Amino acid sequence: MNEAPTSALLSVAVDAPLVAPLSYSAPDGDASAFKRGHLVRVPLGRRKVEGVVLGPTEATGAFSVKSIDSLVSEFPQIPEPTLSWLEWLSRYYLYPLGQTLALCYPPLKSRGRGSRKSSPIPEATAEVRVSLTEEQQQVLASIRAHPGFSAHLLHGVTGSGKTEVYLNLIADTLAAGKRAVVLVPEISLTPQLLRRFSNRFPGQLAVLHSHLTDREKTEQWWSMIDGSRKILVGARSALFCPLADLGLIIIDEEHEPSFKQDEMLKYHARDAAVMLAKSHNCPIVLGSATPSLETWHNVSLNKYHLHTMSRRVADRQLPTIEVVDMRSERDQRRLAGTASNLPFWLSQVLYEQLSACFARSEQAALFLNRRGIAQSVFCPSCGTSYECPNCSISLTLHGKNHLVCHYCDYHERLNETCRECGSLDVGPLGLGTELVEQDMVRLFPSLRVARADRDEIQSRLDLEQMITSMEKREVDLLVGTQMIAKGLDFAGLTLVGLVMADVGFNLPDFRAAERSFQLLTQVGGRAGRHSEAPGRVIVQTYNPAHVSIVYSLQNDFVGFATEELNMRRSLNYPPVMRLACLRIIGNHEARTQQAAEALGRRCSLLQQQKQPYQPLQILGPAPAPIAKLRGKFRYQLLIKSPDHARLAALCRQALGDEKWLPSGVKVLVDIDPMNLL
DNA sequence: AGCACGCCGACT
DNA sequence: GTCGGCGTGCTC
Repeated sequence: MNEAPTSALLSVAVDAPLVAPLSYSAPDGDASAFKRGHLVRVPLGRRKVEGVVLGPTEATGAFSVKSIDSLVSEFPQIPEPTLSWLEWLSRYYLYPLGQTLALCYPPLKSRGRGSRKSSPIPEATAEVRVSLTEEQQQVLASIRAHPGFSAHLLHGVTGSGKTEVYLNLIADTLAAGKRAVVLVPEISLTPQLLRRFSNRFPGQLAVLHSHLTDREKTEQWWSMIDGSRKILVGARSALFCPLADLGLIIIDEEHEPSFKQDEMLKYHARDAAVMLAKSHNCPIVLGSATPSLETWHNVSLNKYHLHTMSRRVADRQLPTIEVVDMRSERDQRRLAGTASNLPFWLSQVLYEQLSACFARSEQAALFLNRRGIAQSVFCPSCGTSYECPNCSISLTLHGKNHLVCHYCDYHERLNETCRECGSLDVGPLGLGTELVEQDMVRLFPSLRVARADRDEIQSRLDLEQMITSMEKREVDLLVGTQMIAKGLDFAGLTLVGLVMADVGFNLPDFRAAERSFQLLTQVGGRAGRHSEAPGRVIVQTYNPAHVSIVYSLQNDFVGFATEELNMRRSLNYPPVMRLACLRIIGNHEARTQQAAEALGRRCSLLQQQKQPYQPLQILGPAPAPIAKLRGKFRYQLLIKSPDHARLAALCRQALGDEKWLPSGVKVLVDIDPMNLL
């Protein structure tokens, strides 16, 4: 190979899972043609891959250096603020830099010719502009008072008009010649939301989300890069679009757990966005009616500015909320002796309210965070519960006799007799949306019922059809999971029932109460958004004294957050402490366990050797709550730390070069994990 | 991540 | 006998 002079070597982060960048020489020794942030093609092994130039580097000597193949000149240089942010992301989340950088390019190489196909952005229609409320004006003024980087929490009750504040801030940004990124949870990227933006800023919108084709994503990406569009609305991945003149970031529904990516680069889009804003020296606004405790904690540390909007626009009333204690409901039915004609999950109160609601020709929604007929199938004779052979999860009953695993694609047929003991007693245990629908049709034979869960609604089109038929009043009752809790806004919907608010209280997750509080508040916010009479929410629970129920009843976010933060503090949980989850995964149980124990010892050893690691806590290793998933065994090690720096350092050193890892076992790092199952 | 190399089961 | 299954290892 032609020996290039040392000064001509370039550091390149290649798109491969390598911990360190590689060194390449420039063709013809002319390194000046390659700048930091350029995309290049380089030889790697016996293939060619893409990589990003990081800058000049010294010769290592250990390897024979290869020459860069070519500059990929179709793509612009990554702007410095974005590039240094990507380097930060890679370090923070312990994910290879080359693979992190690869995320900021569109899926297709060729730019393609603008297709005549329908645009992913709805046509603008006439805009009804309303004047700002006093609260909205105050919030705008106090956000505008901060030049450069600043982070803001916009805490506004559902219906207080947060979107109007966003639209005004975006207008400021465009007027200053800069561009804006708006992140929303994937599920709420509906045509209704996009139309709202497109009406205010016709022809200036680009969108990015997972339901677009690769061609559409590529076109939308370029329309932001070449400057023809000014506002990017998208799901979390839109953050990676390498914009040069970013002037504003908005994270709507910042508390949504879906902003955390659970695979590959396990980043939290909200946290990453705050760093991106810092890097571009621009403001960021986080909006929510039920802020995450992470964000609330940052407010109390004065890292984020707090802006509160406590009044609904047009002074619409918040719904009335009523809690039904299902324990006393059950006891009363026992005392009455006669079998109730109501299904076990339906209280007398909710039944009567539903009847009245239908009699008034209004719409109702029943919410249950579990799909299928029953959560599991159980044999009371021998105690067997049916579990997935690939996952340590019980099989869910769908339809009459379909047993389905919700975590892998396993399914089997349910027989009349128990597969263990042959008894005929085997039967469903628990409740799902499918059973709620069946029971409701039985109770109200002429009722038009729609179900909204992952079984019924697979595509964006399904969701849109469901929304349309609700709007056109072709449906009287909507039965659904999470899916109907977010952002839906139906004029005829006056009654919302939470069938079993308890689902989720008892998960082995320190965030269970926070999630329940958010869910109760969000679902409650669906009722009576348009009627002059307040909507009605009925919460059925076996736990009426649970903190999340008590505080959400009083609409007291601050009270809930204060109590919950104290609990987190006393138990050393986030956001007061930082957390990392090291998940050890392998095909052989014993080998995986041994590797997990080896990793645990490496962590403990580091802690003994290095004074700064003393305040860290190492928990485990232990089998993960879902000990087996898709046929792979899972162990996990949790590490708590007062700060991120030491947490990441310990993880990095404990993993080392991973040469100590037995073959067939992998370690996945999750910094600030949201999902500990 | 690819793409090789390498070492065992069932095919014309 | 080889074709090909995927476990293992390496990439400037």
